[in-house]
Amino acid sequence: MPRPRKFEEAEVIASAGRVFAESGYAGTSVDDLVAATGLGRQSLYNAFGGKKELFMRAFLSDTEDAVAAVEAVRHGTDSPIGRIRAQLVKVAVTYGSAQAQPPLFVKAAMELSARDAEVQASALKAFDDMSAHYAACVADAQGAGEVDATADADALGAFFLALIEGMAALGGAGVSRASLTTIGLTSLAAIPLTDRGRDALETSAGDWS
Amino acid sequence: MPRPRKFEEAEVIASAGRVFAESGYAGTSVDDLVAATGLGRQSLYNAFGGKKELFMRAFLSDTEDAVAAVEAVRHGTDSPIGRIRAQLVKVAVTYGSAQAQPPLFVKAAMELSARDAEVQASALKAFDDMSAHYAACVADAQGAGEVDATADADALGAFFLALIEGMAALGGAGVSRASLTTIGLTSLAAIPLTDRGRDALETSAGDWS
DNA sequence: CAGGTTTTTGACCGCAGAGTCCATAATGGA
DNA sequence: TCCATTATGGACTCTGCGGTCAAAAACCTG
Repeated sequence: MPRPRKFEEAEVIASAGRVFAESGYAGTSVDDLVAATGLGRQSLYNAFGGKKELFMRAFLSDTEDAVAAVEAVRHGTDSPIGRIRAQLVKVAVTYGSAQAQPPLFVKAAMELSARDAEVQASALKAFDDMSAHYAACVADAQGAGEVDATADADALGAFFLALIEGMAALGGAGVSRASLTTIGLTSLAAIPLTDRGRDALETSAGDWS
Repeated sequence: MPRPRKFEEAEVIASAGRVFAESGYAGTSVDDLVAATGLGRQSLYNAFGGKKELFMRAFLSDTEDAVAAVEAVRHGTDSPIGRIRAQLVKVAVTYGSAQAQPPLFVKAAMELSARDAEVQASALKAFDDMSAHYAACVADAQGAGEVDATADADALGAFFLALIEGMAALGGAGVSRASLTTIGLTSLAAIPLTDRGRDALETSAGDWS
């Protein structure tokens, strides 16, 4: 009965997210969103409610994706310790490209956490979840005998989270991919490896350049 | 001959910086600045030129302060490795308080680097300098025989920079002081200490809670 | 005390921002 | 075929923004 929509909600949210990631929340106008999404002004208000609501949709969506991406690290085919290193390198490559933006959820958390309780709560929860997933990666490596069993996996998880957020911040400011890669690989030294862990790292040494 | 000013430039820049740090560049209105600084609108334009110019003054000033603060780490009275740990703890305490903001220069770099070449260049240079200062701290520790002489001081300097920026980001989003302290102390494990270095760390263990 | 110079004050301007209204188009079912 | 319902486009409102103007006030020097 009703006239059908001409757009896909997910696509609209994705392109809106790109704009917000580039210009920030306050720096993005509704006209920017209209231009980026291709929707008409009124359609945008009908479907999402307004600038703030559309932003929250994009922000929450990006947050979920970011957490899921960290969780996915556990399901790789490498050895556990190799997966951790691969993730560090991947982060360096992703955030180290010349025109890379920090992810929306990091930028938005920094812009709005102080002012908006909902943004702050979501960011905190995401950080918590990501930290737990990194900790689980370390625990996996302990289970595989690659990391000293007495190491504090939770502390290392939080440590990697902070380091990776820092890499995102530096990358967004223009720090080179090579520097970020060095940073990521240097951080591996914070993990107390066993002999087997050292072996696993050497054998699975990848070929990034 | 001329009527004297009623304000101190440095104070105005400092309070403007606080506002920008809290609300971001785009999220701050000139009226906010007028309210925060106590100056009249026109006085502000006379003395600084406009919103953008005042922002740049605050941004550059905060950047210089931040770099100087890192440089100051080298001039402590602790052992070199103790100074590094003290800095990590200090960062955790500073950025881990409940209502702490990330420093202006970090927030601004993330908000504007992609759009403003001058901001990006300043941020990059500041990151470079800070990285070098951290590297010098590590080199000092090597000179004191506390750190393995074969360690890559530059890589460790960049590593600490990224970690500390990450801690600032997490702290701004509301991560607790205790978590940040754990993160900072965990990161120390990335430094290959000598026996003397381990001793120095144990002897100078402070009493933070 | 008078003159010249700068700061201050507060009203003002044009414009871009977010959000709304309304007339029109498109659909699937009765 | 028409109708109920939703989507759409564009014109519209109104508030708040960055920035400017001109008159008044404050100061130092001579």
